[in-house]
Amino acid sequence: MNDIKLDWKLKLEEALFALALKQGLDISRDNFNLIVETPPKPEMGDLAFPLFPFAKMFKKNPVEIARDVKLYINENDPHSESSINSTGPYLNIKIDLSDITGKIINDILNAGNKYGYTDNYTNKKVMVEFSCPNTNKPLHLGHLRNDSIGMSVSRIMAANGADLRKVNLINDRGVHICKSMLAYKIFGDNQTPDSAGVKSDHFVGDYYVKFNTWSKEFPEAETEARAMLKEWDDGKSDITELWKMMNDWTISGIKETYLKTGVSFDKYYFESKTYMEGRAEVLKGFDAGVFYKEADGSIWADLSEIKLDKKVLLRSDGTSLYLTQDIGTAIARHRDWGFEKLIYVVGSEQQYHFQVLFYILKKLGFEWANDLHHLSYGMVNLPDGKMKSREGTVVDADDLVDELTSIAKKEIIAKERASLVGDLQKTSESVALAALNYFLLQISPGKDMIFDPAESISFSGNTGPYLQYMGARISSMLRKFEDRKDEFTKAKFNPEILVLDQERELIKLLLSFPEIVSDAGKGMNPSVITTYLYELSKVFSRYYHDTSILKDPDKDTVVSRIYLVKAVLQVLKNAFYLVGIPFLERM
RNA sequence: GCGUCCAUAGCUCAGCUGGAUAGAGCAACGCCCUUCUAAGGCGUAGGUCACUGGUUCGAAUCCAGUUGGACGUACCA
Repeated sequence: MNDIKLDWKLKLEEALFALALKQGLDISRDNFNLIVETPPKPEMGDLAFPLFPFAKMFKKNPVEIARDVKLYINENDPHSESSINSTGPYLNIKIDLSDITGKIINDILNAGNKYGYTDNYTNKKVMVEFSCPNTNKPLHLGHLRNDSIGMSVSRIMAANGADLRKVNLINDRGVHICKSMLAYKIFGDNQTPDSAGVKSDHFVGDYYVKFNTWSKEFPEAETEARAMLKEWDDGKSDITELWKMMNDWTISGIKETYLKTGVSFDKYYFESKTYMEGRAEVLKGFDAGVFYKEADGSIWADLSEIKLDKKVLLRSDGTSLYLTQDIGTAIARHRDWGFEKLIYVVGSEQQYHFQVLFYILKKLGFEWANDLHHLSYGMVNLPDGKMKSREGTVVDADDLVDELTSIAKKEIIAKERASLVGDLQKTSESVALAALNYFLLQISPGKDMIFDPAESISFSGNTGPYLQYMGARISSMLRKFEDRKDEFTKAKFNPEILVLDQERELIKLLLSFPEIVSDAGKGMNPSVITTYLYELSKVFSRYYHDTSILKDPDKDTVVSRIYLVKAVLQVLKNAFYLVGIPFLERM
């Protein structure tokens, strides 16, 4: 598609240039740069070139210029004559698809699940950090958005050729961890997740909630938690044991959720192991004069250069902070695996943190600090207000996925398809995931969003299940075709048959998929893919509705359309993968 | 106070580096199942793109200001 655009752009620019010379204008070829657009309606053409910018140069109405260019092309390039149209101040081009339809469909079917891939990041190491849960409670809705974006961006970058590594940094250290430990020590009564019959991360999370209610009555709870952190730091063995046990419970529970939601990592980092990393680097920076020391011995960074205040990096007692740790982890990671790009998928509330982090790394002389990127995503709110994890108003990730699954199941049963889908439970889970991921990824990452549970589980309209349903209908059609294969042994794929408007629309969409993947990669924005998916499905739905494919009396027509349908399905599948929509043969 | 982001239909959101009449879905109201899965298709209605000014042939889009909101802001993560 890009080549075609470029060809036309050059052809028209040359024509304009030639007209300028003819008019006696002394202007270099460099000034002729056309903008390519898509006309508002398909019947107007496939490409549009606005001519307004040339009005001044030619001292002519752009409408006239458009007419002149068309005349010029008619005279000098009769082959192109039929595809060009001057519509007011625009030159509209109708692309001749007859030559490329066969090629594009074959390309798609040959490339299979690699169709659409680009080499924008080939041989580039890209690391994506996401999820990063605390080990004092289970995952909630905010994590689901984080995970959705992290997985999707990773796949999109990989589809753009990147050598990709997904990493997760587990926050398993700090006073918040002590809170659930302390509550367990007091109220736990030696229970275990097994004995209580509770999923292990929820088991730990319940004690975190318990701590917070308890600390409202007994303010000294906070002090006790802090004292526990000190003991833990000092290596007191019973606390280390308790931590190991509870930490394992949480992590194994969280990993179950990852499995269920299709989230995976190439490497886990643990803060309990990496938190010392930053200290030495900060001290080195102090020796090099990058940082300064206050009278109480704390070490600071001066941020006035980027119009911020100042930031403490080592406390007066010499212990490190979140920022210090992140400095260390970044350096360690670059040493381990020299990435060309590191994407941190972290909430927008940490925008300041990353601004400071990147600045400090630059000041420390690491040139690769320019390759760090904070992919910030907005808060997820409920229709009736805010989520607060301490007050238990969060939407729990497991609960949400389970709820979506059970609604999907009910829906399948209500449609009397339970016996037709194969494994009902698995199908329901896939539908739930499609609903969830599509809902979360549809919205541009940077924006805050309102998550309406009722709306997300509604399966009509612009939703994940709608897209899945397209895939399932196509699959069903292809099975029916396979059953009748013998009737078509002599029929041939003839791209010239595919001339309906909707077929043209589909082919253009298929053609543009690589550009979509590229745009999504450049912008690190999965919503580019979701928008495309809906567009493709919508056009296909209409086609499916209006045109009989298997029932056409002409065998060549059936086969040719089946080729097109197969190509659509392939692109659908490839795009599904990029945004975490499970493909279903039947639903 | 300062910093970052945001404001588009009743609701939830698209709108690419400025370009033709601002688009979807939901909700509302109609039409279409002896026809490849109706989880579908088609249609009607719904907008001063927060406000004001500027740049431009042209602004939802860029700039400035105003209003409203979210988040952050010197020893939590």
